[in-house]
Amino acid sequence: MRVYRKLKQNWEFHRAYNRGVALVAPEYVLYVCKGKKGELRLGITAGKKIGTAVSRNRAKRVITAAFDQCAPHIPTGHDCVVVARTRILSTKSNVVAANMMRQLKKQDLWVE
RNA sequence: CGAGUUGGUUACGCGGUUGCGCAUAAUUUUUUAUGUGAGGAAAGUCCGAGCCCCACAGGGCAGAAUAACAGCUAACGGCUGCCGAGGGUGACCUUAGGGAAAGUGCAACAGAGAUAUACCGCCGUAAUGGCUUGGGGCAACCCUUUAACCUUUGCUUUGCAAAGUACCUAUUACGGUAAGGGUGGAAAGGCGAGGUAAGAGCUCACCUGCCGUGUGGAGACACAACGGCACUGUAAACCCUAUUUGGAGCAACGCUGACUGUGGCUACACAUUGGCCCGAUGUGCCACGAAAAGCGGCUUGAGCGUACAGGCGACUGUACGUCGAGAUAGAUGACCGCGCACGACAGAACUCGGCUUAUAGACCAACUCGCACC
RNA sequence: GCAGGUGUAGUUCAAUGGCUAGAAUUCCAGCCUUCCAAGCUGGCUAUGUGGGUUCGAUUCCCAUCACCUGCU
Repeated sequence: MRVYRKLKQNWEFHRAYNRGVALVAPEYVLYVCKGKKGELRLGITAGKKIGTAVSRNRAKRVITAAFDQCAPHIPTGHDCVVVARTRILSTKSNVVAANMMRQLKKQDLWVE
């Protein structure tokens, strides 16, 4: 069972870009900002820079798999937006998950 | 053994743990179990259909598409066979392949001339000249002999002088010709002989092409003989002929639906109607439109597999078996083990039939050519 | 997903199937000036890609690639 919902509207993404905290890694950029109370929400962006439809779907899957590992430990009431970068096509999801966990701990967004 | 041609198959596999979409069942109000889960191109959107809406899908014009012939197909601009043309030693491959003799347009530069002309040349006639009997150069002719054609006249007669015709020749004018001409993609069929003032398919033989007749073939077409004719190219320029074609597309369309918006007012109006005209239908209180969001449309179909039969083939028929995604920010990920060729192009969004484009390799079948050996 | 459109110098635009593809601007060199700017002279640079039709394609046809617009 997933413990988060998905972002759909364009303005929700833009709020995350403008107000959120940016966590940059070679494989992705993660924006976190405060959202609806009691809910954790995720949005994924994979632009045309990534490549064809196959590559974009692959990027989305890897990000989803990595976020699934971290999601139970993130406190609710936050909106997360992940922007895929080109390096993500050649990396495994547990590498991405470990990277994400370390950065979230730095920002005090980690609950055991 | 080497080099090729054509057609087809396949698109990492197996096992385990965990995670996601859908369906069914149970439990019941969120869990469990079982099943199932991307492609040959899902792509480009270039064609054709189903489905669906717009009067009941009517007529004409415009526009668009196609183009040898026969078939296959639900249909097609697709496919198969075959004919013609072109390429290859060959297997085989390529081919938008109707009409230029219905008409119009265009053909730069070059060239005499570009769709029928006459600049040069050749020939005829007329006019005006030139030429002859001897030197020598000056229009033609050759060098010498008898110092060289013909006619007429005169004289001092084996020569001299004068004049003229023909031949030849210069210029001009009027005609005849299309043989020849540093062009050009293309120059009025080609080549030879006869013929002629010079020439010409003007005539003839051979060849080339077109039309008609004949024979063969289902047809495109092929063949030989006879008769007639001799026509630049371009229609992926306008156009003509034949055939097809109403428009829009699942973001269609139907249902729920806030807001109450727009148009006309008894007719030369508005709407159906998104090229135009006609016709038809509806409206005198009705017609049209409509946000966000949700549900349906949404997958059993010109389906797939195997066998047999028919056909050269595309394909068709019969029997048996089978159900193989349906999401809605959009489902296949992560980890471990084994094998090796170390994995190309690439992700369904209403559904099919084709075409086109991208693609690491691996495998199978048939056939051709070259070399060597038997 | 569906429908439509556009590709020409570094940039913005022209060109009827026919000459070395034109104009402005940019860039480069020279002249002018004490120097710079302005001005003058000259030069460099292009038909998205691949086929076909034609004697000859920027132009006509087909395929392909890239970009843009509309429908929500």
